[in-house]
Amino acid sequence: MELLFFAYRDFTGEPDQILAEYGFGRAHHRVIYFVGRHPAITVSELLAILRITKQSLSRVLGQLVREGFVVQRPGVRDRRQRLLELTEKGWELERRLSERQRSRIARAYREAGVEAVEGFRQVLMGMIDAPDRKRFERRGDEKPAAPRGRVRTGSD
Amino acid sequence: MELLFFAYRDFTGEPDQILAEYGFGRAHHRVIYFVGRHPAITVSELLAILRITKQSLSRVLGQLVREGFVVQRPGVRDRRQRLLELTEKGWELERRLSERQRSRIARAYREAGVEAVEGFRQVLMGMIDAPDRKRFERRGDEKPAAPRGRVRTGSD
DNA sequence: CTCATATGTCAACATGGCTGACATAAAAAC
DNA sequence: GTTTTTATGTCAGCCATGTTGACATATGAG
Repeated sequence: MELLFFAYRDFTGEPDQILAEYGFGRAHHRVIYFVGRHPAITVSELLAILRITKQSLSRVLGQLVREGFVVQRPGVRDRRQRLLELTEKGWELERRLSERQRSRIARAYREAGVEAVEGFRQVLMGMIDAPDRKRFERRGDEKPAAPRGRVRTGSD
Repeated sequence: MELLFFAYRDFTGEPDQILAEYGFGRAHHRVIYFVGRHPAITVSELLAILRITKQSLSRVLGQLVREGFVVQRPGVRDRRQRLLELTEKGWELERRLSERQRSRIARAYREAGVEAVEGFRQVLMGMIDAPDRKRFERRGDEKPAAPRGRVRTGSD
């Protein structure tokens, strides 16, 4: 538990300086990150991932949209949805932020070896509550952000 | 990175209900946890671990002391220091809080196997900035909270 | 047509970070 | 023995990001 605390502290501590340049905080980072990972994600899906209220999200998301890091477009099947995507400006920031974190993880992987990495992933997976584990199924590789509630058929 | 986010989210999300009973938040949890792990820890050491300012710490630590979860006693070698320890009441809360987190980790370890656990630890270690890694050296097992700055000789 | 859903917004409040200024006691340095 | 540094505490105010509750709008579904 202590290891996990320190690893997460150092992992998340890094991007803060960059974010500060933009007047952003960690909440913005999370949004940028997950929109980058799941282009065309809906607001509800993002809320379910972050486990925060829509009011909290809308504060940071609103800023990101107004300042041109994220765009919203209506869903095609359901025009109530606002599908979120990074703009080129958004992608630039995403890359700047992730760069250091990726290299930190790359370093850890290099030091620990391939086997250790597999163990690392397995244990992390075991710590996640069952409903969210399916996001990480690596066979098939269907889009990992979507499935919630009723499962859709292929024709949907 | 995504795995890590979800694992940490679910790991830290759990104790919040318990904390709410006491009118505490996650900051109190961290203090309780680290004082429990490192009895007689000094305020400076705790600050270095948590990476927050003394003003932020004093808010939560003050509450914990006033409400009888933590006691402070002057250091013997250096009477300016306030060494922190959990009271029996503090230990009770610590146990309640850690119980669920421990069983979550135990479950993950069980599912993943011994080898995976070793890999997990190695990768986490690799993610931690070098200065703090020495806390986790498992040979020798000297007290892991103390060493900072000039190293003291045995006679000190 | 009616109801449920996806989203947005306003207002108020709590937690837990931060900076800056200042205070005290004890250790360390000269 | 005086001076300086260190460990800690405290007051005041600000900011980021979480919360709840109430209400509005557009669209999908029955």
